[in-house]
Amino acid sequence: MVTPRVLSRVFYARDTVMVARELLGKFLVHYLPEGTAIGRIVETEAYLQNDPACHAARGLTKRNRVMFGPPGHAYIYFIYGMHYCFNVVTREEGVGEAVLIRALEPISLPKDRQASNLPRRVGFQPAPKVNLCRGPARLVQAMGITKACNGFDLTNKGPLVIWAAENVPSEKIVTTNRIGIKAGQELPLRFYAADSPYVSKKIKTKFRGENSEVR
DNA sequence: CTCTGGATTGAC
DNA sequence: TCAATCCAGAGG
Repeated sequence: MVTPRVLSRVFYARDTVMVARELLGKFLVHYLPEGTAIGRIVETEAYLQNDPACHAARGLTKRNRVMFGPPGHAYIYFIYGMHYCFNVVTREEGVGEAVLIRALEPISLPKDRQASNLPRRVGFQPAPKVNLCRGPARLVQAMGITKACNGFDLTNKGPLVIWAAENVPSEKIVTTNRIGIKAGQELPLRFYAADSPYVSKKIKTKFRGENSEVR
């Protein structure tokens, strides 16, 4: 078996939409004490600095400061009083842009179940594989990612890295508007692998000619 | 200091 | 359709 190549800084230091599209098919890897968690990225969203839905749209704050830092770092934020979401920082230092990872195809999860560290998950039976990493907050739990990972360098030796892999070909990428936001809802900044059953939701898109898909 | 709403999820 | 659950950010 060949040693996988970790995506380097130059991969992330580019146009955020391009990074969001090219992250599809790559492998998110987390080295945990109990084993290695691996998931194949199948759904992403781009957040741009001049985009009202972006945390960085109104300038540098304590929460979003890693978005303005060097590319290839993890930006993790707390939302809805109970969930965390995982992003990768893009563009050069000083520009606040990132890609939200919205779904993974589970490849290897040491804890092959939904994490039970949140009250609502306690006592839950193991979830079907298709649901384990379907959704940004679910994948964070299944991969063992926590707020302590905020700011981690993904281009280093770990514990959190992304392995290079072949791009999902352009004709197999569906483009839609982003999920769960209000401002900026009209922008075509969500991307997913058309063939994957592990995508959070397949929605009607307004964006014809972008491999729009229904349901 | 107070207030509002959110890049979600799971239950009803 | 809606509650859970809490903090970031904006405004006074």
